[in-house]
Amino acid sequence: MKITKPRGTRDFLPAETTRRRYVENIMREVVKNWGYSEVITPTFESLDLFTLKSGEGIVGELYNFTDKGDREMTLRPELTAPVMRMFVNEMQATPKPLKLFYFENCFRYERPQKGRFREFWQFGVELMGSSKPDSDAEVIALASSMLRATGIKGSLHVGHLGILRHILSSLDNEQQSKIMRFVDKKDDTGLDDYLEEINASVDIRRNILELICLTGEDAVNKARTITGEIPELDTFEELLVLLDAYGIEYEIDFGIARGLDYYTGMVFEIYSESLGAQNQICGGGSYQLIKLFGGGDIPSTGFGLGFDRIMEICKIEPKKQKIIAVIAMETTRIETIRIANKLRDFLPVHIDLMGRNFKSQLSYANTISVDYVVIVGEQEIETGKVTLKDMETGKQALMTIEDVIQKVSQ
RNA sequence: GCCGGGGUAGGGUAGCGGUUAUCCUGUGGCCCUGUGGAGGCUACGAUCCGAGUUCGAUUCUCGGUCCCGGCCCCA
Repeated sequence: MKITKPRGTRDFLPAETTRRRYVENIMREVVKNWGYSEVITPTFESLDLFTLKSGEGIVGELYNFTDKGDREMTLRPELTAPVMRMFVNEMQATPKPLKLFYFENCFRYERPQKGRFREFWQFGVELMGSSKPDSDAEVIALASSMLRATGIKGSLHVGHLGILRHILSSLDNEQQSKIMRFVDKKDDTGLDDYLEEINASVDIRRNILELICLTGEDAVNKARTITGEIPELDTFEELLVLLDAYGIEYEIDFGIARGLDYYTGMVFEIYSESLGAQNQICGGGSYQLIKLFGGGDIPSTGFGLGFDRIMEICKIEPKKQKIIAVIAMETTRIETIRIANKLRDFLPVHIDLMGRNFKSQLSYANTISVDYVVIVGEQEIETGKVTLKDMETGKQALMTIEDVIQKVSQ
């Protein structure tokens, strides 16, 4: 019986794994240079952690299970909640700002499609302890810098929920949430119908519709004419100044709502073309979750990057490392192992494990495209040297191991 | 949960009621136990699963499953 992999999961073959690790390392380099520290949380958590954050409704999208002690658990569908839980459990007394990052696999029980899998990888950052626009700006700049490092051009949309919330402040919470949903989906007719349904005032209707289509340099000033002087706009303006200082291109977009209630102010999303329906590669914002998990009143800001989508659009290829094969004769196998071991301090080395004859070993070396072969034959052993053959030029020469090391590691 | 398109050796494919299931490639071995890439020979290897129609199904029908794309959702 042939066992297939579970739906929505993938096997990564050596070439693809190498590419993924290469890109991952580029991104790690960037966050490390911004002073963020990596954390790892459990692959599964209590189901409650996620229902608390996102409501009972998400259970349908989770890989949840009851363990042998009758505990309701789930594979993590995302990493913000686990990191917040970890912070509340054991990091509340650490100095602020606290700058963390993670890169892990997550699991969602959803219908697979382009750029969407049941097991997927998220690279994310959480900055805790500051509510200043400086933190928001840093987080956006970091996301954008990570993408740039992988050669991806995304379009960055930045907004602020406070402004829309201000307009909606006379409505009740449920109405606000619903409106935010329509806005987030860019469902203008749905929004219109709903505003009609709840009998919203003409002012509110006009203001919402005007606000969500504001773009361009003048957007903040135009927003001011709608809302009047509100502190959220000042904060947002400060943020934009900082983004300019970072040299980042952005588009103001008050239409980003990001559904959930715990987002407090700045929100941003980065999109990429050529990804089909799932074109968002990064989303983030400032939020207030720690209190929900029983911690203090700690403002946070962060983002999550969809690593799999990044891998789909990023074209960079890892630099090929030089590799070498040591070729043995029937009588020199022992000596070959000694020589291979010496070379392994410097580069990847293959030796024959198939009991192949000389010619087949060479042919195999060619097939796996090694850069050099080292021939260890009886003649070589007598002279205390080996033959180094450059597989590209076909040239070869007798030399000592030390010379080989010098030659191949340059 | 819903809609559309698919599924033939490891990869790429042909056949579309009866074939020894085609070809390319790959992998192992040999030709060739001290020199690779070419060539020759040889071995390995497939009709997604299950029902139905039929004398006979890879081919037709239905169901399932998985893949691809889209809707919903997207923390």
